[in-house]
Amino acid sequence: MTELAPTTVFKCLSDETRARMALLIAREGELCVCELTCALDEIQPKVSRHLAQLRSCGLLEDRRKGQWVYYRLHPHLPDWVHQMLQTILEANRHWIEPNSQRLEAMRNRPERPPLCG
Amino acid sequence: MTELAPTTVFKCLSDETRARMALLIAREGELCVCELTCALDEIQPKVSRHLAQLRSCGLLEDRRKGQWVYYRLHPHLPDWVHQMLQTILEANRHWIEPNSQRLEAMRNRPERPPLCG
DNA sequence: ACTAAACATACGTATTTCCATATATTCGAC
DNA sequence: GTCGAATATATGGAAATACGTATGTTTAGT
Repeated sequence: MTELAPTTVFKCLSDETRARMALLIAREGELCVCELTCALDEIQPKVSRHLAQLRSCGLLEDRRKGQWVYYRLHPHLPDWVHQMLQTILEANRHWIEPNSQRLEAMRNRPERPPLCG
Repeated sequence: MTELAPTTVFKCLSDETRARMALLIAREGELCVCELTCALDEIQPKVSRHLAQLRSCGLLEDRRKGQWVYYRLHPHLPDWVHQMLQTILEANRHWIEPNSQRLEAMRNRPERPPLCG
């Protein structure tokens, strides 16, 4: 992790699509591209493009499992970023609620092992 | 305050000039335009323009006192924004250190009553 | 009333960011 | 090896942002 300046983080989260994805992931632990595409009701290339940005600035990490690619918060994220996301998440659940609901309602979500650790 | 969505806040802070100013103000309580201009080593119109943005999105409030205009965090800011700024500030003092130092070194800073309350 | 300081805004331009569409890649099933 | 699903990237254009310079406004001092 190359120091991750405050501005870098803000720039990442300044786009609505990216902000919603980051918060959803912070909330759910791990989500794959098709789940995010459904939750946000956006086209896949758009979702992928924004995920790539979140990854390349160090906020997210990706992991391929079969045909799916799962994204989660980068494990080496500085503490203040974690705290920040947590604070925002708690105070703005209502804001991502529509996305959470679409996610819940999604059928054929890929299986995944429970997050242990 | 019109609800202040997460994205709005991030957009405001996604510019380096605005982020530095917001953190400096969060740290110092209240600063006038000429102090910020000096601390950031930028030209005045640039500083004013960015302050106007921070004000119009609800992050800052301004107060004129004689020839000076002082900016401070908006008093009705939601809690999570305060917490967020505090978290960021604590973990990134080194990042605004150059600006703090230029501020300290500034001569002829306008007088102001101590912040009571 | 005149001047200078502090601050705000308007304007034209350069840069950045975002988007949709098309296309490439990777993987599992057969 | 073919096919379809999941994902990534490339490309060209549209829209939003940021910038510097010039100028306007307000205030204090004389």
